[in-house]
Amino acid sequence: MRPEDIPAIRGLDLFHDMDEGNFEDLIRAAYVQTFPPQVDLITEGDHADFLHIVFSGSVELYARWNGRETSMATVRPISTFILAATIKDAPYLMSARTSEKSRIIMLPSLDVRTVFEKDNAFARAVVTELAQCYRSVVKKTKDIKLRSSVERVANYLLRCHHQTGGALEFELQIEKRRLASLLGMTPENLSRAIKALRAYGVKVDGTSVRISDLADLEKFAKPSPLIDDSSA
Amino acid sequence: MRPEDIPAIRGLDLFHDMDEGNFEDLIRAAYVQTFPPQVDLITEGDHADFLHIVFSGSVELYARWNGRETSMATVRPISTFILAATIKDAPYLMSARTSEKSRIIMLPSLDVRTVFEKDNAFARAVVTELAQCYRSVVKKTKDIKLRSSVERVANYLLRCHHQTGGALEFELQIEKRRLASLLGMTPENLSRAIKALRAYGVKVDGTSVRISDLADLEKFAKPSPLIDDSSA
DNA sequence: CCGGCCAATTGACAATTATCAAGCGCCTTG
DNA sequence: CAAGGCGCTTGATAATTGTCAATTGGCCGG
Repeated sequence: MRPEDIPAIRGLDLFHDMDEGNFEDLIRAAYVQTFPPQVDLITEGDHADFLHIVFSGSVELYARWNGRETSMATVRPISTFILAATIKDAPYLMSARTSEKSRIIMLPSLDVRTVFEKDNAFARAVVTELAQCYRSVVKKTKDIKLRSSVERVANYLLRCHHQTGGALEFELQIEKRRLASLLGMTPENLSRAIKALRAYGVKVDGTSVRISDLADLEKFAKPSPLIDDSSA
Repeated sequence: MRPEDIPAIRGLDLFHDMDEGNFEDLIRAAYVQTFPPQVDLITEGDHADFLHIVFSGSVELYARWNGRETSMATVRPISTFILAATIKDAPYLMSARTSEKSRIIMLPSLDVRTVFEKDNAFARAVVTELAQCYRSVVKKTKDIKLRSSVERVANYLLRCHHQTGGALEFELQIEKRRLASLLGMTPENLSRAIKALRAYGVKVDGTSVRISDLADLEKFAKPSPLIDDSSA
């Protein structure tokens, strides 16, 4: 652990209000490691031995069944993942692997649960974080069940547009094959969906996206805060 | 509120360990009402004014977008719903309506949050409940993204089989049209999926289901605890 | 600088799923 | 008991999505 890392962790909502002594206990027990890309950090079904924090790089959460695989989420710095399994002392429901070279901090689940038991501010912060995660997954489920693949892509692009502060040109921060999986479709289907969005003024070249007619795209995509707003 | 209701509520994991005084505060603020079937209790987007508890009957959680509607979950007694929105003081992401005649207890969100702030045992119980909800939605997402419609139906029936304590004959506890929506398919498609499962020894007549060759069905359905186990 | 690799794209085709329309059967109600 | 309504089923067809194969094009290592 580098000395400059500690305030950054402390700054996370999850740890911000907890007792200083408890925080130090957690930090003392932590492991820090830098992983190359495409390294498996955890495997679904395994026991949740660590709460992970992505410090740099990015991590993909994915799941498998019967030889198939689907991407569930991408975790970017600085945030934690698989908090629920850690707290519940349950097996991971998702696997995780680095998408790029990443620095990961690992807090032993045992220590996290110990602090959770005695630190009330931390316990409440866990609630907020879990509620956020829960609502986020509910929104994803609505996205998948209520929208066609082209509609999902259109709304994904609009979300990128907002996350970049309203830019009409931006870069995709994710490989297309992974985006396809995240949105519940095949890479081929994503390609065709992107092509279909040309009719609404969307131009995609490689990773760069340009929205030439925002109103037209929104008219088609019909974004809803109850699905697409990441904060609400 | 009937006097005999109170111990039943107290028995819920969510309220079991909380301070008696705080519990009484919550109960005093509560409303109880019996609703006929098909009554809308809450509408997505509305502000979360109440935490609801289903006491008898059943409640369907559903979501709409762009004129389409999908069933998200069925809540059966005795359990709460939309805890995350209440705690976060955020808009509901789902609507809720009674499926049958139901007794509903409503705790004002304001009171719930007040008790949440001062009762540490309650705060921790909320964590457990939210972690459970979160993991449950993750499993549903995996079910939808990784399985075909026939596979989803097969695994649904196996889950019913387990929930009834291993019975090979049981009744569907849900209308087929609603089951179809829950599983992310049309009623027509569900009909055909059920027919396709005859090949694996499943006989469905109306609401009654008989599994004649469990091994064969499992071989096809390939149930996984990381998707189908409601407790894990 | 070249060669090879791999992601992305494209086309042709297949499978899955949805839609539309009609009919059946059960349940309720007058 | 008859009539009507509604949910379920079935068939025909259409739309969507996935699969397979081939090609393109950018990037990296030799």
